[in-house]
Amino acid sequence: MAQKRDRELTEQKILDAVSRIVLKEGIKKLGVNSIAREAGIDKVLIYRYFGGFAELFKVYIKKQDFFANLKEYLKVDLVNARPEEMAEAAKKIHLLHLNYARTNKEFQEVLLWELNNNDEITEFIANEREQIGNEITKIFKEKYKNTTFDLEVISSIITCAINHLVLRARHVDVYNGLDLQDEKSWRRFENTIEQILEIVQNTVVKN
Amino acid sequence: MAQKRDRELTEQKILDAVSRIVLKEGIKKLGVNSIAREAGIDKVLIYRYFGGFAELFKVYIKKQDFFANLKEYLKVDLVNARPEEMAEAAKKIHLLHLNYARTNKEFQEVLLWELNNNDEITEFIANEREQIGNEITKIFKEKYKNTTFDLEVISSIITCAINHLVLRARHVDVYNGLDLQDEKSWRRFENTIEQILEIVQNTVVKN
DNA sequence: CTTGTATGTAACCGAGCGGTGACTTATGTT
DNA sequence: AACATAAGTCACCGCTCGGTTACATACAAG
Repeated sequence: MAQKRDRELTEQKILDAVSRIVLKEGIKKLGVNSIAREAGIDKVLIYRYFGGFAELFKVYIKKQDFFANLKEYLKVDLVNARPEEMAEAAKKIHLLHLNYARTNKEFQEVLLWELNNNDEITEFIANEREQIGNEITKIFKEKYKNTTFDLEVISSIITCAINHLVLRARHVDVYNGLDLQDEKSWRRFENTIEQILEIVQNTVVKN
Repeated sequence: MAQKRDRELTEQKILDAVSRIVLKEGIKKLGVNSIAREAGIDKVLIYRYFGGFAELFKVYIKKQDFFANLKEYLKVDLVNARPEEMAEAAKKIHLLHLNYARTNKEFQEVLLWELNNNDEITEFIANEREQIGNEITKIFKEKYKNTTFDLEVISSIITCAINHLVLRARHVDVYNGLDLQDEKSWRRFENTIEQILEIVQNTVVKN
């Protein structure tokens, strides 16, 4: 009657259960009891194998590489882009971000969880985010030397707006008159983001 | 030893306790036990006077009029503004919003709580917000008839960015290279918001 | 074959939660 | 003065939580 003994498998079952709960019910529903229940194992194993919930959660978070595709794109396209193409590159990055945020529920959950919590794990994620953000900003600043715009602020406004709107869209149908259930509204967002970035581009050309 | 009997006073003590907890520990710490403890009354009175926690919370939320100053400004200045002054009016509104969001912790708590929950109260707040937002947008659209910009989207981007950044600043010191503890960074945000709104203004003049 | 250890199982603990029932007593009405 | 009502007090319930202890046993090393 006793289960086959396989620590690796059990650890995997636990981690899978974490993912499943996050997707189905959100990070806030995570707990040592709920995870054990979902994984079909005894919670004492979470303590034995991970040290406790906090450590398990840290492992889960670190396994996710939320910025993997951004990093990939960064290395391939961005560094090679000519200054005239930077608006295109910036568009691509932000639209990538928007699409990623909208479609990846785990990302949304982490985003929301970061706003609610303040511990070493949120700090870890924030640092990771900063790192990739700084890399991108650095490239842009090099190629956009004499713009009249505040590049960090522009991209911060866009990314913040995307994040907030995506989180809002989870519970609210209409924001500021925009139907968030309608793809057309999101096209409008994309278009306006592009418009703003083109204006930035133009000021560079003029100078 | 028994307390003076004064239902009104007790109800006020309860509501005050709610405010105090929200300010000190956040909305998520609200509960029938914690409120009774903070108010120095027995929790059964919460059930008797308000019907339960949900109803009490609804009373608390409805008592807050988060958009009072915006509404006030709307009626006084905005409707009388000439088209050429609309950029100034828009700046004022968004800077008012930014300042309000940054300084009012109860507002931040509600904002965050809205992102986490989805019930009739969040719906109520969302509707209230929509109402004031639509009024503003309506005025702008009337006076900015032939802009090439998507006004709802522009203002949505700005308000979303403000909200998200304010919530982030609670736990994170630096965002996208910007030191959120430094007032200078916020000035840069304000300036960029103004810059964007001026561009919108200019396209109108040109047409 | 024996034995130590790691794996898995199950029962238990204290604390906090939301919620209820029973009791005392102050207060205004008659 | 007698009384009904409602304000306030207290003890209790069932539940879930995070965390621990005690125990049975599969398995590999000796």
